[in-house]
Amino acid sequence: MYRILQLQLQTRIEELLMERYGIALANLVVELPPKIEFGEMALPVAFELAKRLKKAPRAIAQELQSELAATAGVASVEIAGAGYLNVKLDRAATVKRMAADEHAVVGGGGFRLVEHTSINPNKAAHVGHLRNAILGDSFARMLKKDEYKPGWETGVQNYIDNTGVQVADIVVAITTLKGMSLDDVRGWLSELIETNTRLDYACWDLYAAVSQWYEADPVQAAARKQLRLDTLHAIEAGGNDTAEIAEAIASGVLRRHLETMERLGIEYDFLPRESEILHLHFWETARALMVEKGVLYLETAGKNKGCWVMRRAISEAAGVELVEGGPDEDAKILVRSNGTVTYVGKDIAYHLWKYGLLGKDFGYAKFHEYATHVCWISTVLGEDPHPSFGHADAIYNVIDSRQDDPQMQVKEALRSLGYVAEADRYTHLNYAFVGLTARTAEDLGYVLSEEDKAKNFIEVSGRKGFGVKADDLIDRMIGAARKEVDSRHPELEDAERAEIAEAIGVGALRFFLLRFTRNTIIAFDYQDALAFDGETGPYAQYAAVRAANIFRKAGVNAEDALAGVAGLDLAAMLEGEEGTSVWEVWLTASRLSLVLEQAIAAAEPAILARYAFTLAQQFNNFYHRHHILTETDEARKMLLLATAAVARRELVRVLGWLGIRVPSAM
RNA sequence: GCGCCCGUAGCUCAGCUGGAUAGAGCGGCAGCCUCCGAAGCUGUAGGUCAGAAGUUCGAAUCUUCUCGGGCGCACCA
Repeated sequence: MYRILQLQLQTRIEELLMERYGIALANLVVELPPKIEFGEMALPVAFELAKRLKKAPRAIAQELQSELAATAGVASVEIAGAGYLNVKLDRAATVKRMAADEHAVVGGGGFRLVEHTSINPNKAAHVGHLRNAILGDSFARMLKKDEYKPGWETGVQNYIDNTGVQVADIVVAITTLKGMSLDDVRGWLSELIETNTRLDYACWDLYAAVSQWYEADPVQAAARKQLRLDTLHAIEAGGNDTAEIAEAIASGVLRRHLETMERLGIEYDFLPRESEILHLHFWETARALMVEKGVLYLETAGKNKGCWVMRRAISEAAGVELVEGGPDEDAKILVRSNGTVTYVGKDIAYHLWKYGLLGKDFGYAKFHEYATHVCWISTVLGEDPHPSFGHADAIYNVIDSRQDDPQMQVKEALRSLGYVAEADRYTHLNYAFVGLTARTAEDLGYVLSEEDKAKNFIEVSGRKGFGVKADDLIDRMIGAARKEVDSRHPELEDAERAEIAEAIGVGALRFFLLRFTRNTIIAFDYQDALAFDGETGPYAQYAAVRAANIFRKAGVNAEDALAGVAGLDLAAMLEGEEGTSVWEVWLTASRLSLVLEQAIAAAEPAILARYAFTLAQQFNNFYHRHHILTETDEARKMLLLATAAVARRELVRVLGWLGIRVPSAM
């Protein structure tokens, strides 16, 4: 609602500036004043104009004041400070429109593809992967159509690198360290399923073991590295036992990853795999395109002689001087002199597919059934009919910022091929990695050097088997919540207590990983994550639960409370100190669509997490100050009920976009 | 060496495209459960926004430099 009024005001000002001064400003700032006494919208526009009109800001503000005050929905306009135009809204009118759920439309046309998670299927997921998946899942929820907004057509995919070295490492561990054959592996896998043992956990240890093993014996090191390479090539080639073992393990681990993510409410539509990119020869097609357009060329001199290379993507700031006529030594190699393609090369082909520019498609097969939809996986042949996943209009790749350079390279390839618009609509939704605090690392049993202890964070390492496994973390979060729920609600059925604990544990975890902005390195700490007080998920959930309890006790439902506001004379009840404290809840609630738009534009779910906390805090203040059930004035009671209803309604919505459910009780 | 990111209260972090007295949580201290649930609320102490210069009516925010920290720059994926 705030957004609607803001746009209306901006339009009005633009008209006024044009009429009176013949000026069009590029962007008109309408901000929230620091204090409610200054009104609900502040315009510093007079400062902007002062120079151009050679007039004092205050004088300009005075000229605009009365005209602005006549705008619909505006109660009054005041001039403050050196020339701020402070707008006070018509509180009663705004409240009534909000009660009727009037709000700005968020959404647009086109298909948006969000890619996240993308964990190598060779070991258990850890906290870092959770940050990725939770960011991506929340962002997809922000974009998708739901009861609040039309949103955008959105597809979620999870890229599976099932033929990489990391999978090869696991295969080496299984075949060489454990001496298993393909049949042994099949037996082992079904045994794990029967005993309900986590395959990804077993692989976690195997991966650490084989990483040590490569280095353990200096005499054998070269031979072992060769074995690793041969294994990788066998997997890539396919049609042999080694490849089948890899497939069995990778699929098994992938299924575990899907289970882990499903615990957090994270689902996917499609799982494109590297094996299909290989076997369907995506790269060969991309290569032909790139050579044809002159983007990819054979280097004939210098250190990269014999490689196929492309110009390196560089930021605008850094200019690289090329020696006229000489080889571009800084070029990015896409095909090595031995003819094999690099990671970036394959990624370029894959991204051409995402935009429907490759002229090729995957085969599709059903892989997993969720409650509401099917998750498909890439195959060579595939089933029909199948949904379409390419042909995106905009793509978002949730990838660690350590991949900034290769991501820029992919974007550069699109641009060089002439797909400038596609390159512009390619968002690398990057984020800083997750480390561990020294305290948590030591809790996990790792011995730290003095140097490590002095650091702000300690980096996790799959090769060392060092990190916080995702399922362990989820277990602990839910466990801690369960303990609280058990002591607070012994009267509830076991199943309900379990459900509540799950919502709280997951909510706390998701909120914890979302409240940091993307470029903040998170030093993960168990103690911090398990805190359920203050700026946390449970705090926001608790506010929503309290609001719901009021309706239960009052015997009124929230919809009726909101509908009841329409016939009331609200103006007097929203004025004065008491009234303002009620109005502030509505004001904060009114900013929902604006905040969502900002969060989408910045691809930053943290903005929503922060807003959810602010709204919850606002509600808690209100809750404490105004006792609703004992209110004797019927009209006032109705307004207070509606206030609780609006706070709850918007709180449930934001939390929904963050993937956080509101439990039945807490 | 080159590129990217960061430095804000004791700790962990916000601070939107420059705008009013720099905010929040945790922790500290002092309070609030015969009143809708205390996973809550109220009050209080705590900052030379790393440093310097510049642009501007106005800078935590933009520019340059310095200092300190992190990450990335392979014919690895």
